[in-house]
Amino acid sequence: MPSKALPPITMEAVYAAPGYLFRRMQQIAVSIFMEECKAFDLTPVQYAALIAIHTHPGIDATRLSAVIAFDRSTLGSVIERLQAKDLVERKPAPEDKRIKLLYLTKQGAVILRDIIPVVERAQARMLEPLKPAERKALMGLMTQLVDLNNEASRVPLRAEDALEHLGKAG
Amino acid sequence: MPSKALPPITMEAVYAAPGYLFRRMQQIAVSIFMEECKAFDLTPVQYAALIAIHTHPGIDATRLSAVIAFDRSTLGSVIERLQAKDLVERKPAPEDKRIKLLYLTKQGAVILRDIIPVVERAQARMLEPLKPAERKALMGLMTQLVDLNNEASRVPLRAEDALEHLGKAG
DNA sequence: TGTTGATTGACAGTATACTTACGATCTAGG
DNA sequence: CCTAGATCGTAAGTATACTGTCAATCAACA
Repeated sequence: MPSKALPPITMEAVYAAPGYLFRRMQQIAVSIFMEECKAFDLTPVQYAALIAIHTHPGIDATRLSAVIAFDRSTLGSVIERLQAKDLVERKPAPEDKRIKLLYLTKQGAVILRDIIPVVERAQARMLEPLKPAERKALMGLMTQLVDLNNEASRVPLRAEDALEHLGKAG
Repeated sequence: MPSKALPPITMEAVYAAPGYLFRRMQQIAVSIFMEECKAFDLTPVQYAALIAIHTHPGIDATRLSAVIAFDRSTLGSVIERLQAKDLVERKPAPEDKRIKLLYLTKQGAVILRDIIPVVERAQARMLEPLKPAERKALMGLMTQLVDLNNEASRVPLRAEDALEHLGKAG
């Protein structure tokens, strides 16, 4: 019997593929974030790190990488940049010489407070072209998909598990 | 009158934000792509470049960057790597000494043909956790959103406009 | 107790992704 | 024709994002 005909190779197929749409949307999201937050000189990842350190003072780099779903290797340089800007400080843990604990500086807390409404505006702008009901539907589907695909990309720990040792409930 | 109370700063707010979900989904998508295509040693961007060069033989780097929504600067190194793997060749354009035209090599065409079904499987895996109707809805919304946000990130030319000089209709 | 095994932060290496800038070249207006 | 501006590829610089590996340290078990 004849083999099935191969579909033609077109850019249209690429443009309709999930991978392309996710990559493109990530580009757009970063671009909007950077534009809105220009005055703060903070990247999306640096922002996420500040939030997590604020929420979990005294967290170490490995657990932070789990909380913000960010590679442990790269996180080192992110922290360095936040340290260079005096937004974050690292203190050696007395009970474990391997670990360095992370804290926001006063300046870091101030910047975080000031940038939050700006980030909210950026987040809103990303979805602005859609109607309210569509925004809600999209966020629901994305939340589901990211959650169900969680193990597909290398995140060493689930965020909740990562924080058990801190004795924090939320 | 009293100022509105600030919402509390939580990681939950970050996890529900569009920017976080888009970044996370992009990580997952790349991870699934790389896992499926391990044997071919091709990245998602390299794959998109091969498709575009196949679809538009003799395209130059600047137009290619518009077609695959990829930064012009970075594309240089992507092409270098494809050239090093003998998948792509560059020929100087006789009528314009600035331009180098891009073509697939025979080996590039073979790899492209072989990798396409593997990429399809990767694309399917990204959406697998969702029900068919949900997949369709998500892709519809993402297509809309990327399309309507197109100018938000710096893509120098719309893909269609970029190709006018080639005298190609599609 | 003493050594195996796991964990932590750091580093090297590769590949996006973006910003500017720059020389070579082309094109259009005068 | 000839110069002002645009475009081409390239490069330098910054910041993710991932793969590995490594020494120092810790924890747990024989």
